Amino acid sequence: MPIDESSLSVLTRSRSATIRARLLAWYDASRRDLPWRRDPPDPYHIWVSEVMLQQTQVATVVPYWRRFVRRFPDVQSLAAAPIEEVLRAWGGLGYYRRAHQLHAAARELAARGGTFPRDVPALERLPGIGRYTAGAIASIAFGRRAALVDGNVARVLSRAFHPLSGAGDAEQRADCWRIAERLVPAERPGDFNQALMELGATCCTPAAPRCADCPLRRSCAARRAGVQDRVPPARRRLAASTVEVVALVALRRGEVLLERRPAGGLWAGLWDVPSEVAAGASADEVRGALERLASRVGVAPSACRPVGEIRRTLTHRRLRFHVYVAWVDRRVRRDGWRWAKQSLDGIGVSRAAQAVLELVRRGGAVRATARQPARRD
DNA sequence: AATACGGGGTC
DNA sequence: GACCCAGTATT
Repeated sequence: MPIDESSLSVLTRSRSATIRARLLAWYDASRRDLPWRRDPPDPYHIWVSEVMLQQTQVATVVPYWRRFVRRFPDVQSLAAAPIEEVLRAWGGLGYYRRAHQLHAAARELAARGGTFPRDVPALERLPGIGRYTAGAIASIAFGRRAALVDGNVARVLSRAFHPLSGAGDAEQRADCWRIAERLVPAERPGDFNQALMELGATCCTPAAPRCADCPLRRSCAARRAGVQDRVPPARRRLAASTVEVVALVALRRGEVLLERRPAGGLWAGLWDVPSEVAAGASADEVRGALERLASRVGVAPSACRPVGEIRRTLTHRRLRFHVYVAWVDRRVRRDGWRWAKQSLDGIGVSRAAQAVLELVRRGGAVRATARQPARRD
């Protein structure tokens, strides 16, 4: 693809040099102390961190990353572990496909001796590694001159080089990649990329950017034009429709029935409280879902007592869980089922399942326990 | 080009 | 609530 001069004409050699120098100086003075930032960097540590950081904020990732690398200290230990263990470590973090892909990639790497690919094209061939993550690993772990653009970098560059030449969202993102490829220096490319991202995360924020603290304030076109608060434009989001879900917490002597979620789709491969999606929000439709669910679990619908509702909002849909609890007589064993302590003891489940179980612990279970003898005639 | 995919931070 | 986050893969 030819260089788009209209978007790059403002990127002179001297301006590039100034931006690099100011950014790196700022980074040296104020970079955060993150656990995967070691000297020299451990490629496995960087890889795990970058996958966890996909669409997930640093503060959320840090405790998960610590537990994960303690449990799986290297590619070999990750490859040797069953996916079940990996999902347990990932449980609650979200976007579980990342865990499946990380595991699959670890097995590919272990099968060819455990050495990491060092260049962007080879990295991109691994599952779960796209253009961004490949650039991050190549530059941060291996010191390659590779560019990257994430949400932070796109915001910083959109402002600094305002207006970009592209018309739509995708075109502007492409502009950012072109600028980033030009800007990234041969010396310290990893630090430069991290500086760009960290500037976006801590200074050049979506709302109310702290321009007074910004190392690029003198050369920021959006600030000069006074539009830094409106650039880039907010992405508009689909209004998520609500899905009604009936969940049944089946109890037996302090144990709870869990079901494994199917591969692919929401919460793929995680353990979950058995549930059924209702055809709609009407009482009849919710009732129908409860009947299907009770039949699947092997209890009478009349034995299922409502204990309350849980709402969860995901990116693309809202879920309302109608939570029921039932006591069962027999500890039925079945493929894809397991009986677990209500504390779960480290079984990987989603936050939604945690919330459902928490509701039962706090509300339903106490009452239901008191009633239990009466229900066992 | 649009959509699925979680969960939490922040205003 | 809206909007975003060190995105990727699929359709």
